[in-house]
Amino acid sequence: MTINQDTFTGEFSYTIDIKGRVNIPAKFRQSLAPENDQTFVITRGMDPCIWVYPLTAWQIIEDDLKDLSAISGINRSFIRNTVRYASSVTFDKQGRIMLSSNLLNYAKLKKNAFIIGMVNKIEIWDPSELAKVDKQNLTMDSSEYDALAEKIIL
Amino acid sequence: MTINQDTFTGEFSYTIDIKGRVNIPAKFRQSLAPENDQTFVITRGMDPCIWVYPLTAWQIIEDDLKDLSAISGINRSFIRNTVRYASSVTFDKQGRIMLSSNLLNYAKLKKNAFIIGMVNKIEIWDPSELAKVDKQNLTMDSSEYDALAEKIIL
DNA sequence: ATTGTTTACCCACAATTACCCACAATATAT
DNA sequence: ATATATTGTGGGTAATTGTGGGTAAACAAT
Repeated sequence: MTINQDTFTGEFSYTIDIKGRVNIPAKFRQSLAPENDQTFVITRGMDPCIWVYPLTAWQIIEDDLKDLSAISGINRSFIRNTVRYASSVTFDKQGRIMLSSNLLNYAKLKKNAFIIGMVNKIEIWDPSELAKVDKQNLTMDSSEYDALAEKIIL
Repeated sequence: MTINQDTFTGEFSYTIDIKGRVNIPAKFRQSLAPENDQTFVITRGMDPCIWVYPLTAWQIIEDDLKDLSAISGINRSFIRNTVRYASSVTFDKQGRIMLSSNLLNYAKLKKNAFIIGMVNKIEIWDPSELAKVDKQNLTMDSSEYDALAEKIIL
C-alpha cells in the first residue's frame, strides 16, 4: 500500500486557482512521512520550476548549510541564495498549498501545472516550460543521456 | 512448486474493461514476493508497451537515481523522464490493476492485451503493436539476433 | 481606529476512484 | 463424473479527490 516514505513518482496535471493554490497529489500527501507534519518547503528549482521538499529533507539541507564557515564570502552567498526563496507551507483540508507570486513568476506558471515526483523531491512545472527544457537537454547532451541509460538498468 | 520469486515467464491474453482495469495472471500474482505487498510499479516501456515491475525491483532503480547529482541538468532530465510516468498500483480482490489513460494511450492499448513475462519484469502489449515491433526487430537486426542465440545456450 | 489586502479556514459539488458483490468459465479435487 | 474451488470479467455503491468559492481572522498602511 505505501511506497517508501517521502518518495515521489509520477506526473499529475492540476490547475492553479486565482488565489495561487495548487493541489498536491493525494498519492504524494500519503507518502509524506508523518514527522513532516503535513508541511513541505518550496523554493526555486535549478530549472525554471518550483522545488518542493518534505520538511525533514529540507532540514538536512539546512544543517549542512550551518556547517559552512561564514568567513568565506562565497559560502555566505551560497547560503543566501539557497535559503532566500525557501518557505515552508502546510496543505489545507483539501490538500492544496499556496504558492507565492514570486515563485509563480519564476516558474512562469499560469493556469495549468504539472506536478512531477522526482524521487526525493517534487517539481511544479508550467507545461510549456517543461517541454522546452526537456527538449533542450535531450538534443544538446544526448550522448550523456545515453550513458546514464546504460548505467541505470531498467 | 514455485519458480524463483519475482520471476515471470509466459504469455497471457486478457481484456481491458471500460474502467481501464486488466487482470494480472494468477501465476504472476503468486510469484510476486510477499515483501512487494501486492504492489507493482507500472511505467512506459522502451517499446510501445507498459512495463510492470515488482515494487522492490523498482525501488532499486529509485535508489540508483537518488545517487545522481542534481547539479547536472542532464541528470535531472534523466531522472524526470524515468520517473515521470511511473506509478505504483495494488491489485484488487479480483487480481486486477488500474491503468491510467496516459499509459493506455502510449501503448496504444484498446480492448485486448497480451501480458508477457520478461523474467524480472512484465510487459503489457497491444497485440498488433507487439507483432509490428517484433517483426521490425527481426528483419532489421537478424544477424545480431542470431549472435544472441549462439550465446544463450538453449 | 478605519480602511484595504492578504491569508487561513470552511463548505459545496462534480468527477473519479476504491471497494464490494455477482457470475460464468475454467481448473482442481474427491 | 460430480462437486468444489479458483480465475477472469462485469457492474454498483460509497468514499475520496480536485476545484471553486465564501467568510472571518490577521496584517498593513493610512
